[in-house]
Amino acid sequence: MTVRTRFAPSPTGFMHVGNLRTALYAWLLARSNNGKFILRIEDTDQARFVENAVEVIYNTLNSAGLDHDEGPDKDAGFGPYVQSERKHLYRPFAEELVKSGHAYYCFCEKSEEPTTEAGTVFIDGCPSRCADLSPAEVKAKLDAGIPYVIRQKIDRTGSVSFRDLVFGEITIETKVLDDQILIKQDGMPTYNFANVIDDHLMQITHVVRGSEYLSSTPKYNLLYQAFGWEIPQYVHLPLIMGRDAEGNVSKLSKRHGSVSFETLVEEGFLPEAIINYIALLGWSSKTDREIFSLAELAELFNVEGLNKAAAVFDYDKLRWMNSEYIKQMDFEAFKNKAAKFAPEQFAVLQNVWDKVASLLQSRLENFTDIPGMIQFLVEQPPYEVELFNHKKNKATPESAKEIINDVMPEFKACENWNAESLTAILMNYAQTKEMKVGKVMWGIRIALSGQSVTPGGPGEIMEIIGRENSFARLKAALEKIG
RNA sequence: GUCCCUAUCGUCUAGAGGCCUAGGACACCGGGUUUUCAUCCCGGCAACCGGGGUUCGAAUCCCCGUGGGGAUGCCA
Repeated sequence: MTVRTRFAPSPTGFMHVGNLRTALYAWLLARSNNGKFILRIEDTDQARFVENAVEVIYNTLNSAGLDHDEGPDKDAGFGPYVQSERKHLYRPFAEELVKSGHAYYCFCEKSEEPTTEAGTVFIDGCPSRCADLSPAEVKAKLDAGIPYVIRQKIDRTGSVSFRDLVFGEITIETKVLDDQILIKQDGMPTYNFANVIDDHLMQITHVVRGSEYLSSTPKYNLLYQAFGWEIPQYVHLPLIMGRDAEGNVSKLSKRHGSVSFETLVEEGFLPEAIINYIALLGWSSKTDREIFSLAELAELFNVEGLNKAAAVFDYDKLRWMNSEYIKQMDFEAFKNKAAKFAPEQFAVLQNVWDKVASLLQSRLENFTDIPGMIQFLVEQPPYEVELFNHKKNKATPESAKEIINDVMPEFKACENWNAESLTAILMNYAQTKEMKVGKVMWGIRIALSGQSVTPGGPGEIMEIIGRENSFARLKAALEKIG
């Protein structure tokens, strides 16, 4: 039988990385089994309608590389794939359940408090026991046009067990299950109902979703049983957690930092890096490798590697992974993307951008770091004389002064103003003076950049900022040292 | 409150009774290469939540605690 998985996001306008990871695993499960990956939009909550939200879903899936075989834009006979367009499909199923005694009309107001029966533990969900209404009473209320919802009627004897591919055997006593609403007052199905109907109708074989649904799964199974439908395989995923400023961990949300795919991309993370990172958040290849392309993941993916415990999202590791992907980038693509993240600097440095970009690529963790790394090339930042001190190189402001004075005439005489010849001059000088190369480089670097860490060395910097600018900065350094 | 799930370095994880003196990665620290930093290479720090069992033997199985998370919506 063909494996069919689905990703069923609700159109909220952004893609939470936890959702994206669910999509990824569902996609991987399908691809690794030669199956189908279906996209379904769960927009049953009309109050939450967000303009263009479906576009965001398409764009995200697209840039993440998760292609779908079926969806709103690709009907393979199971459509429509948008729940609001399927509205008419759900009611008959709900009514079927009413007839078979697995559901009932409930005429209670939203605000009514659930009644608690003395001596019994269960919560039935319906405030005034509408399940006990006689057929005549129901008909009368229906005829009178009283608004209603349809609730699932739970048989509260015994327990429900099911097997999850990740969590294993899970048993829940039916007495703790409430009579959840299937059809809302506005006629829309709830997610709880729609997902069961749709998963069945779309012949989904493996339901991949977050573990927050683990405790409501028995209710879904009762529904499948009431219809006499086959229950799908379940793959519940551990949650992704975030750590807040106080160090507390909870379900990853905005207070933990950027959690949407779009924002992460805006912040300079490459889609491939994000995918690779989240793939490993809760799944292990059982090898020592960490860097995997989507295609490689599709080949290696196995439900066995899925972890049960929740995982904390670690931005540091994401940064590292991003740097790995940056290094692998094609240079042309890199320099163009780098320019976009430092428009002001690029405006000044575009003539030497190739050189700047090549210095950047091997030492970059995130594109948003670029402006800070190269601003000194545009304008020298203020710095302290103290910076000229470097213990290991035995460098001091005085030694820097001496070196600059000695080397300036040689720079003046330099005909080919490029990194290679300029570096040669410095190397040569160090050798003649029997000075540590590091000592020479240190002083010049500080004088040129005003900072201890720079992409590239003095030679590269001088080439990039040019002759005139280089002399100006060296002279300024001399004056500063005094 | 009740129910469900979960528990290996700070973080992501490997480990399915002896291969564990618990492996890898990020972060951190140190050393080397390099024209500084970075890259790269080498090394180091660092964990089986606690208590009972079962067993010749437990990180691995069972029970009880404890910690953490989730559910308990006319949200999904």
